[in-house]
Amino acid sequence: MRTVLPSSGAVHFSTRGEYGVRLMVELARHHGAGPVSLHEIAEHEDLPRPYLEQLVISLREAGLVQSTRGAHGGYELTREPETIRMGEVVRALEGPLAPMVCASEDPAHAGVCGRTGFCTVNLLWVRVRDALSTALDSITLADLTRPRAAAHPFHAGTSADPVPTPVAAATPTN
Amino acid sequence: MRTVLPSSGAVHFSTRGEYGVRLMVELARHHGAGPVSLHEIAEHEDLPRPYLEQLVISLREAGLVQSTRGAHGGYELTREPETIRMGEVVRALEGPLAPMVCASEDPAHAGVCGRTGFCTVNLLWVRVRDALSTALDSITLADLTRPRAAAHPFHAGTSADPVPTPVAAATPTN
DNA sequence: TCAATCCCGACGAAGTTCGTCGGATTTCGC
DNA sequence: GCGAAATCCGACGAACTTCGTCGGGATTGA
Repeated sequence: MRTVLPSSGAVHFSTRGEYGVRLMVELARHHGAGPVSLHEIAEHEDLPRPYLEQLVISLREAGLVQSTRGAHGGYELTREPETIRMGEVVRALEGPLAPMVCASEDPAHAGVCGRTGFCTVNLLWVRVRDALSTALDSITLADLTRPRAAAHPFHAGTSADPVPTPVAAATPTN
Repeated sequence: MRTVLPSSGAVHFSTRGEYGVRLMVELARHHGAGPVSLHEIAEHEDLPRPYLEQLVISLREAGLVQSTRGAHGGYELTREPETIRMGEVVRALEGPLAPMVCASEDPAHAGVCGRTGFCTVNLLWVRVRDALSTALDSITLADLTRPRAAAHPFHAGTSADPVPTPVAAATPTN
């Protein structure tokens, strides 16, 4: 039913990021089998199609997907899923990574602060941004299409947590 | 003048995080010299004092600061700045780290998704969360009080920033 | 021609963020 | 004791962002 979930926490990506990533995963699953229509994806993922239309524009403009117009048209990836880093996808959908204005990846935004030069706090946000960037770029779209158990990715070195977390063991609460 | 800056990007922390961190840094600078009033901090950092009053409640409830009421009162840190990890500070201010609802640190929120169990995308957000968590917890409040590396003009925006100093390599800079 | 689909711009409602306001309470200095 | 300085607390509201909806146009295959 796609209930609107409360934000409940920090560092929260918008639904653009969420839906867009799911869209890309869906495209990756059908990669090589011709274009997939947004109608199919919207139905399969239970997402509003008109909204997906908006998101996909960003993905197209970033060169991540290409479209085929007309009947039996749709979208498909322009590259192999193994070569698409999730950092690209997220940046295309949500803009440059910027936990704080003074730490934007985009220099045009970074200069606005006025505190630059004596602001020691900046270090924190830059570190956060880099950690985020590294994490996102170390995962490819292909990593997300593999069925859960088979996934055997390298550890990004950042976390001490091997994440064998039993997500499947969680009892669904509905 | 504290102009409200446009969001311009993803993963954006709220001003609670920004102001709260700056508040903590200011307290760290005066650590050991008795309580500092919000009035002083608000003036020095050019932040609205009534708003700081709200933020500091979270910090007090988290046990990071303690208050002295009455005239010449104010706030001070409960621990040495070297022992306060920024992860604690940010969590106190903004709640559990959760780039996505399905990847909240707080298990109470994580169960709401309904897609858990077959959702492969979850892996991405969990990794992002862990990277974030690690980055925040690897910086202490003391790291942010040290004066900026001398003669290092630091034009932000060069995204290929090597992040020089490992925190553990304690060069006792004073 | 008809239907499916992408494409595009505008719009609006819900929710969150970012504070403001007014007052109550505690404590220090006189 | 009195007043000033400060913390404490709850309520409120305006601006902004997000999350879509809507209507229509353009393009293509059958």
